[in-house]
Amino acid sequence: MGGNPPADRAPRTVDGVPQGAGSKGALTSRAADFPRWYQEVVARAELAENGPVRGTMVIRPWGYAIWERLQGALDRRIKEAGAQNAYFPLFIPESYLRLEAEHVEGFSPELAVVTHGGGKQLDEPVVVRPTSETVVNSFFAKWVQSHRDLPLLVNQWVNVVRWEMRTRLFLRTSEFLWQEGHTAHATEDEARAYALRILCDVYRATMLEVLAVPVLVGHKTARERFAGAVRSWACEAMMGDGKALQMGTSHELGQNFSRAFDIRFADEQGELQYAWQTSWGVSTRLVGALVMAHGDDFGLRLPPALAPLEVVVVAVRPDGEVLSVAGALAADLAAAGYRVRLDDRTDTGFGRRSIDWELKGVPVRVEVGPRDLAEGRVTVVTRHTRTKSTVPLAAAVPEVARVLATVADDLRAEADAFLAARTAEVATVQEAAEAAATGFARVPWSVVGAEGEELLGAHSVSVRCLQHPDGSLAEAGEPDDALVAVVGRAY
RNA sequence: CGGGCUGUGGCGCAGUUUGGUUAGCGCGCUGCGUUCGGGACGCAGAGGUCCCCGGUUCAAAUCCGGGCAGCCCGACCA
Repeated sequence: MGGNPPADRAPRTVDGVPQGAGSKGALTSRAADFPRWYQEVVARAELAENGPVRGTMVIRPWGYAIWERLQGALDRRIKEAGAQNAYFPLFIPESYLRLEAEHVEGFSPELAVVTHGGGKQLDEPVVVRPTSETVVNSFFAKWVQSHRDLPLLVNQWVNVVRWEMRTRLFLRTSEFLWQEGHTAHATEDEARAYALRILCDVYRATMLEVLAVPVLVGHKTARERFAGAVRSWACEAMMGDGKALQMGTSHELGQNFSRAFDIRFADEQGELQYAWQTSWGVSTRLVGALVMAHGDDFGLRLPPALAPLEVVVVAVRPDGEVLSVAGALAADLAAAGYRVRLDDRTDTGFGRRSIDWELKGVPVRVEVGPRDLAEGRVTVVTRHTRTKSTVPLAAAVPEVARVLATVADDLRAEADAFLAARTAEVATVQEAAEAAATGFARVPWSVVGAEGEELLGAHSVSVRCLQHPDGSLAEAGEPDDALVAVVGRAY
């Protein structure tokens, strides 16, 4: 797109990810023929395109298949935490948002408002949900009568719209797909515990175990808190360029919304009490995070759990024996339970096909060609390390299994090491601002404070979260004084 | 919304300063042939409202005015 530097003005980055064009490897000369290939293939062409409305994206089938697998992993954990899926309306009466003062103040600037319906002007405008606290709670008010109705734990997988001033492909689009959970509890402690359970057991666990992306957890400062929340907790990850990305948030809403929407229940003594609430969400941004945290110069690198295909068997030549052996091997892999595809498009060059699968991030490729077969062997290529090994045909399935078992751990270890190397422990706001130029800085909150936060803002640096020096979460009611602020440049 | 940059076949761009008639190039695409173990080559083709509207002019991709959209930097955010 316009404004991007031309190919001869390296180095370039796309969404902060270095582009590989011409930088290394056997493909150097060819890669130079594909300016902006990383963005082209991974972010824009393979996963997203611009739509007619500014700042939107199309998620292509390969990207969506990744999202579906991630969604499945999240949904399973959400249900394990006791929440059930439901669906609430897309259109919200504008008046609903006004019921919670901070909430409306926070979201008003970015609302998409519908003023006409059926060819007529509406008596009251409706907004396209930017988040659903207000609609959900309008129903909670009816559903919650007794302490026996609590806790009420619901989740929905929907799209939301936020007319952001500035959008960024995949990381901040004006429409996005997410999961939002809403709960009501009888006590503050229970609500808090639930918000933390989602934060740690659902979000952090999925990020570490499924995305293989390490995250820091903590709570937001007043400045960064969700509009309407008492306390916002977050998982923060570091992208390949050292910038921070908020991967997920879980909010303690206190009684703010229950008072606004009159969600009251009779407790065991028969006294009417306002419910204590939480809300929490993660979005398709996580797929963007996957690209930016693990992608390399050759495209995506996917943990097998999220890879739409774990292994591709590539028939190198249109040779009868090659095709039949490749087909049989693909069948064996499928029988062994792997998501596998046979690539027998021998009318397309071998190099082209190799690179296609590499860009897509398929963790393992098995190449079957006449030379291999002459020796009774096949070539197994590991995507994330770009290494090849040659094994006897009979050992192909176990070799694939062996390689697949290493991928997520390797990616995770690499990301862990990167995060550690780019995180500095500092003592002053000035040092924190400097360190944040390349990564995260951890600095005592007592030396930052609201003033220091302002100062950091002048360097485009913000406090991502507050945590104990050992990285653990603050206790209930614990003051922030003894906590450490994790600061960085955020997406 | 402020500052900077850009908009030309599917993609990436040149051409715009100093208007000039058939708007070029690379990649991709189609056909044929030769190739084929890391983005092949030859030949022959197809494909364009030069972002939109208006103006100046004998003549506008090019100059002027106004829109719209995108990218980068801020303020705001999953």
